[in-house]
Amino acid sequence: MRLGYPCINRQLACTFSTFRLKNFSEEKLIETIQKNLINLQKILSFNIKHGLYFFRISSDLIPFASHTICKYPWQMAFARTLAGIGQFIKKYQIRISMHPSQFVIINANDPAIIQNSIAELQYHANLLDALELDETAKIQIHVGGAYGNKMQAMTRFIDNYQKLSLPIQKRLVIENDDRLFSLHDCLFIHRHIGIPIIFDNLHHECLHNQESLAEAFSIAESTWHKDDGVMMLDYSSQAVGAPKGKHTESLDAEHFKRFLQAIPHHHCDVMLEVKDKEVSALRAIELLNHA
DNA sequence: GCCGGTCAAGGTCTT
DNA sequence: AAGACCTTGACCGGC
Repeated sequence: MRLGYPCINRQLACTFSTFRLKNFSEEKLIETIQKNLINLQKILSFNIKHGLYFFRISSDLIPFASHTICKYPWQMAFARTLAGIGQFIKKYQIRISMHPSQFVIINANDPAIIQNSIAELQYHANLLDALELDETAKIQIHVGGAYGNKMQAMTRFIDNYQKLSLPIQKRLVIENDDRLFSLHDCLFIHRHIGIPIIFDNLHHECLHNQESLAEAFSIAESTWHKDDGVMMLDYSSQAVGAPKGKHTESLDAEHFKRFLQAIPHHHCDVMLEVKDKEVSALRAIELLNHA
């Protein structure tokens, strides 16, 4: 089991800079990409040193990459640096994921939203390609909106998925969400197009069809093929007294131990979705080693 | 310096 | 109707 945390490292004060659209200039973009790539390498080095072998790369790595304002050929301009970081990732067998924002909605009714979503997915695929990573590096999204008719919304997802370019298709995975599309719904989609399901335990607690954690794990696992790598999971626990679905600030050790015991085996990669990032990830490694 | 309104982009639920 | 929530709070104008 590889453990990881999303996007930013607090100890290193490594975040990914962006800027306002109105301040866009090629110079500012280049400067920001340079800075962000240095920070990405710093975080990955930190992670190796601390035994964290799963990482979610921020979508902000290349700001405005999918916006029409961006004409800069970043993929070519930073080809060597990106390939170099990719070499590091492969050398240490780090698992990589990305999670585009809520604006990426494949099953939207509005063609403009779909078009923007595809452009954003293409950016994510281009980035992972520029890192020269194989298709075990995944891009995770939710099914999207329900628009008052879930079955139609799922059918639209299936139809629109089949129109996506191959580089996007081979990296795309869907995550069960906490309000609309359960694991069961994701499985329905999987059966039509073969897309793997990334399982989120907290979302499953919020919305499910009576499957136990162990059952849900096995169902999700069955959707991952050999070329996809071992299944990925998003792990978090409910913040007490907060709105349903809100993550805790830091790792709930007892909950995580129960999670490790409840799943059938540990041949999987677990993304810890907690606010304090690497701090909790390091505690999780301790718990895993003593499990 | 630092505070706080605002930021490319949606959809849903809660208050 | 407005705010919170989800990806990851950070940017930057105004004081």
